[in-house]
Amino acid sequence: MDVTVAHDGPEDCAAVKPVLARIGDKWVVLIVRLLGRKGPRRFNELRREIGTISQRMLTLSLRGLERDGLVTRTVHPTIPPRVEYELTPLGRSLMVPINALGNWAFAHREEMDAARARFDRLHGAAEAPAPPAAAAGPADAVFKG
Amino acid sequence: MDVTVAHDGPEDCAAVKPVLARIGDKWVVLIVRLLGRKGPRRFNELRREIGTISQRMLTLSLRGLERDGLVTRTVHPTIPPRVEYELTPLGRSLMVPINALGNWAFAHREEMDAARARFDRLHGAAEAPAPPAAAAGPADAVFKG
DNA sequence: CAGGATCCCGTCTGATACTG
DNA sequence: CAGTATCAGACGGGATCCTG
Repeated sequence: MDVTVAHDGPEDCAAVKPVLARIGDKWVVLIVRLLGRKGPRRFNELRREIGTISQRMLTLSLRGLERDGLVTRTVHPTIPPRVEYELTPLGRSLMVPINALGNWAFAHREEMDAARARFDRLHGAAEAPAPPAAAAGPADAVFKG
Repeated sequence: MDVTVAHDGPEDCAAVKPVLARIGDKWVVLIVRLLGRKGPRRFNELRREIGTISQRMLTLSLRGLERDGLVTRTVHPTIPPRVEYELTPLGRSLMVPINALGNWAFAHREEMDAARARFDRLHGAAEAPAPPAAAAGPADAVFKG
């Protein structure tokens, strides 16, 4: 298969870094997907839908996304305050590669599972036994939402 | 634009997690790209090409990739020992979405830069002024290699 | 309701030293 | 050369308290 794309090389190094940093943040991916699915959300709506994210992390994640121009933060000066987050066009376009990654993961999950199982069987199976609920639980909640 | 892909939803939650964890690791992406470009590499070859990665992180990253079935580790029982790492077909296929992400980053780097600059100008510009050389330098080295 | 400020602990990561 | 083992510091991220 052809893995060589237009600019496989050096030129986009600096550009790739921040993006990787963003999507490397698990919360960010969940948030982007949530916002991409059903439109704008309020702070505590997101919080509830994700399930286990701390308000701190949600705030930080949203700030980062806002900073990068991926989401907009709209404050409605009402009482009580109402703040809505929404994907920008740029944010929506990011969903394409994110989903591509998701598709890849889905398509090859059995291969990876098998590979990991085999590796763990051969070597010490002591490592990475069961990811803490904090990692698995919340993600499930989000994607099921 | 259409961001809705085949299985946008709940079904691939568990599958996506490990992949995100992998590519979230900055070293992993660099390694995969390096291996994808010019074929098999020896341990210290990779080390030199990446430039600033600690041997510890390189070992851990390679172990993780091996565990996930993305690279093979071949030991040649010679003196001195010779160990070669190479992408598996699965690993090569991962380059497709990784490159897609890279393409996206490259295509939108100016937008993101502008967004960040504007955000930082409006709010406190104190955060994320200049990433330490440790973050920018090594990556550059790799992609230029 | 939205989120800023703190405290605190576990993990990640780099530096160093040692082994086959 | 290709690692493993150990130590120490940086950082991420959760829990909690408090404000507009």
